[in-house]
Amino acid sequence: MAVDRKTYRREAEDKRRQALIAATLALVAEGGARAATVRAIADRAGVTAGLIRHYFTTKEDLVMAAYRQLMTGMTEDSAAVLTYAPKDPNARLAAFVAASLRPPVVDSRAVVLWASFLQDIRRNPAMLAIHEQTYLGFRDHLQGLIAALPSAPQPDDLRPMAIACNAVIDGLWLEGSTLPDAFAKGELVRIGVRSVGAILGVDLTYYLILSEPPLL
Amino acid sequence: MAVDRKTYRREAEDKRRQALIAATLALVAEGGARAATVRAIADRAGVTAGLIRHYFTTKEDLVMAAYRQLMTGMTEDSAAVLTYAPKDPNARLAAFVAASLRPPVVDSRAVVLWASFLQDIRRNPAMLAIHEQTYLGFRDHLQGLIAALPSAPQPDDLRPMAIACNAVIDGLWLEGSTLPDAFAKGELVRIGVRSVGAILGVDLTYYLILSEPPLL
DNA sequence: CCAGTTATTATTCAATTGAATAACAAGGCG
DNA sequence: CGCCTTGTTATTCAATTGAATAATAACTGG
Repeated sequence: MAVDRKTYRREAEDKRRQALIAATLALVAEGGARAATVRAIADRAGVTAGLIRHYFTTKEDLVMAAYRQLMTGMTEDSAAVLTYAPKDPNARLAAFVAASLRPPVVDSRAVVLWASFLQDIRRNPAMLAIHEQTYLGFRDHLQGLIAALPSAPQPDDLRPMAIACNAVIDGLWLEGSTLPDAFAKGELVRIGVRSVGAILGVDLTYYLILSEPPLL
Repeated sequence: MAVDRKTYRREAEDKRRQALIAATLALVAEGGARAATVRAIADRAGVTAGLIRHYFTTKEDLVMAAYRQLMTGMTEDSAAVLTYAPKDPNARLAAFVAASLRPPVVDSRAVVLWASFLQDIRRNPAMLAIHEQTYLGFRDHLQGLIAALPSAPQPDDLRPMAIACNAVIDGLWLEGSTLPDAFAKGELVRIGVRSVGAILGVDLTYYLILSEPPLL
């Protein structure tokens, strides 16, 4: 008996891979790691489960690709803020900090994704490498902005201060994302800019106004 | 045919519940959430899988109990530091910050546990409540220490500064736990105490020496 | 020491999961 | 138009999972 098959189109490899990765991230964000089963992923991507193995050797392979894309995307987003930022180093730093503490960087989706993948870091050396690279990349970026300040710290203080400022951002990002209702609108940004300024010995609150996105 | 059964002892309810909770935490810490199956938990606890349902209505029930114990334990640990801390408010604050950035608070086990449970927060209101209560409890504690300083901030600044100091601690805790090799011994403590001091406008580094654990 | 309660084990079940294999059809190329 | 490659679907498999039920042995109270 001839079964009627689902009609389909042959798509380019990139498109299919991307659809599968996007589906994986969406499912993990919505329901945690255990929601991302091969069937659910395929369903969300509009294909059948068997196709996953056609593009990725194993499911773990797909998950790693998704993690890599998530992390590189986040770092690229934070860097993009500086494209339209003013030239004044103080304003650039303030803009960078503020952008890291606003949506879309601060949102519960990102935290759940980040936390879900964190579990695999200890087991999977490749994923640990991605994690390390992303963290250090972000911190180096921040350190570069700090070094460009007119009141830049001593060379020996550069690293610890970058670590400290990074920690403030990470901590506020974490708390704002997991407890969205615990903070007033703009509160995280104000606290973050002020604290980074305090650590560096500069008052950045004035520059915050300059760094606001143009269309607001 | 009579099967030989495993010989066993009837234990007190508390002991069995505790063993099951401990096994759950150990497994999650080692292999993430998906390592904690009912069979693995029972095995680790030295019982058979069916017993879980005798003490917990469902597996989710057990996981929630484990989460509650983890979080209350962490807050109790941080509070315990102050038992032997000096009376000087500056030294007490320095001791509290330092204790939060040293093992056993900073370790990869705790982060993985924390991240694993984070996924359930959005789905399970009871777990969100535990999370919220723990975070606010820790922050209120910190805020109390800040308010006791001779150079305490203005009342309006108390909340934002507590949030900021908490964020520094959280961020450093996160980074130190996920990247143990990225920081030198004692580096996180130094950075944390110095940054909290900078945010509050007090130099706490001197008091750090006073607050060191007696037997070191 | 005996009987009854119940903590604990052993077994079973239905559902789900990741993976493997077989069948098919869409599109390219002659 | 017709073959041929291969992207895609459909089906199947073995393993695992959380839960439910039945069987049993360890204590307790008399």
